Amino acid sequence: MADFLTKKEDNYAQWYNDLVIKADLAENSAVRGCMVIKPYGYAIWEKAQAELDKLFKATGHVNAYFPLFIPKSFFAKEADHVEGFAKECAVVTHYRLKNSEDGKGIEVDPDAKLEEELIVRPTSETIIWNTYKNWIQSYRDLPLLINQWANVVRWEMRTRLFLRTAEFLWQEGHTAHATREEAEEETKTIIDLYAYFAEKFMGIPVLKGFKSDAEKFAGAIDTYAIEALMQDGKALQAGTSHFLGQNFAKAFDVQFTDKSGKLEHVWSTSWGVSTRLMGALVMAHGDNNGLVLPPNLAPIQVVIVPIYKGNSQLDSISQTALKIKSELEAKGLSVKYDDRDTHKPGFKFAEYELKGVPLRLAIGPRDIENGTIELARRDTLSKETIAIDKVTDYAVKLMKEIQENIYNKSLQFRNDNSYTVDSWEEFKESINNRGGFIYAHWDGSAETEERIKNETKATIRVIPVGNNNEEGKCVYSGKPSKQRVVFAKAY
RNA sequence: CGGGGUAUAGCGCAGUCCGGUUAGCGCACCUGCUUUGGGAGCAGGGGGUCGUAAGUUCGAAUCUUACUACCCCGACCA
Repeated sequence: MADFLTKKEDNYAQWYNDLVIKADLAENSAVRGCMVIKPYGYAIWEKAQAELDKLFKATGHVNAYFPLFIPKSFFAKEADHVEGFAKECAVVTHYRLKNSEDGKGIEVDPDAKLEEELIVRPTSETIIWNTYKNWIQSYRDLPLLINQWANVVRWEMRTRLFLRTAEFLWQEGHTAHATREEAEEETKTIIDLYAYFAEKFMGIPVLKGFKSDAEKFAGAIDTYAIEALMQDGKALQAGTSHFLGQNFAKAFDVQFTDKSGKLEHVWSTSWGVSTRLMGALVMAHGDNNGLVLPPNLAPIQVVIVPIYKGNSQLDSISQTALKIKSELEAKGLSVKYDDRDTHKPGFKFAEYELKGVPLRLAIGPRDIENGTIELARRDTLSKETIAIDKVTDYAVKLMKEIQENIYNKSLQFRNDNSYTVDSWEEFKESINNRGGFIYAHWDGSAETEERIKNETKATIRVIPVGNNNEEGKCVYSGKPSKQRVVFAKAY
């Protein structure tokens, strides 16, 4: 057993921290609040990136890159936007260092002060809209569908690996459209795409919906989000898609001539997912033995471990193992054959469980003799021995099965931890004792939302979209409500 | 920013109260032999400006002062 990992039940937060570090995903760096993403963690991110990128391109988007630095004056142009981000911006004020007077080091050269200070981007709307202004003149230039993969900086007070760091990696899409309807459509297309990605690739079911005014993006008209439920009963926002109306177009004076010759401001959207998804992956599926990775995002889908005494045994086992490896690879699986002689099989078993490899194969002398091979599933921790000539097809089938099982398990968990609540007493008790998603009526006012937050720490995660027109009374104020919204404590 | 805490080998810690040979333990690391179907055993070995600076003292990891960094709890947030 992995008794060097804190148990999930004992201390969930500690379990998470341990796991991220011990599974080699990331570690804290010498820079406060900034993490180093290690090769194994980065490999998972790269797979996620590749899949998302395909989805973006399949929906007509292209990639580009905008600067890390944003002139301070750009930032001030959209009032809500500045207000939302002002408190967490890193600012570049100088462009040169010099040897200090006492000769003992270097210091900022006071003579090298920038004329205009630069903000390290916390998000890129302002620099992008300043640029789009020059790109858009006519309806013929629209829509403009651009994404960028980038790092951003938000100076957070308290940080946690992947979940909240001062610098993080993400993608941010920024689109411009001729009509409101088209921009709204784009916003929905993307949130659907995010939900599809979360469910199909990450194996995490998500709730889709609007954010309340208090929770939405600074500068947006509407924010859609996908919310996932972690195993400790807290919600995690996994992606957002914003309908920005004409806010940024007006702030940056981006106008186009429509077909009738009239000058109009463009309609826009922005949307993003970040390395925070890595945290979701850990917390949604991990167990006390370590990570559990969905096959669709696992850098190693199958690992083969030889069991042997002496070099001659290893040679004959390796022959078989390498043959299986290439057969599996021919079927499109990524396979690692771990023939390191410096570690014993037991060590390797534990290590690949810690790292969440979906399927482990073991071959020893007994198997060679019997024409068999041992399979161990990471998701169920079950083992079985099958005929060696059946292993390729079976492994391919298992990838699908494991992917589905992981998703279904998460879905089951979410269903078991979703509650419909109609009284304030029950609401408080539910939030405090069992966490999870709470479906309750809300009167729609910011005051009520704020009070609920102050009294319970629960926030409105999403206002579900569509077919939810059940009327009722606000769980807090008793005032009339048009539909239930989803409350939870959140990361 | 408020409140609390910590700083000794790559990591985790003991030693500090009550100053006194060569600063110690576990893990990790290196070498050798034996091992290999669930984190191997034995033997040997390497690694330290005790956070930084000043002070007290014959003598400081240990006492004093200042500084710095990090962690936890709050307020703020993807």
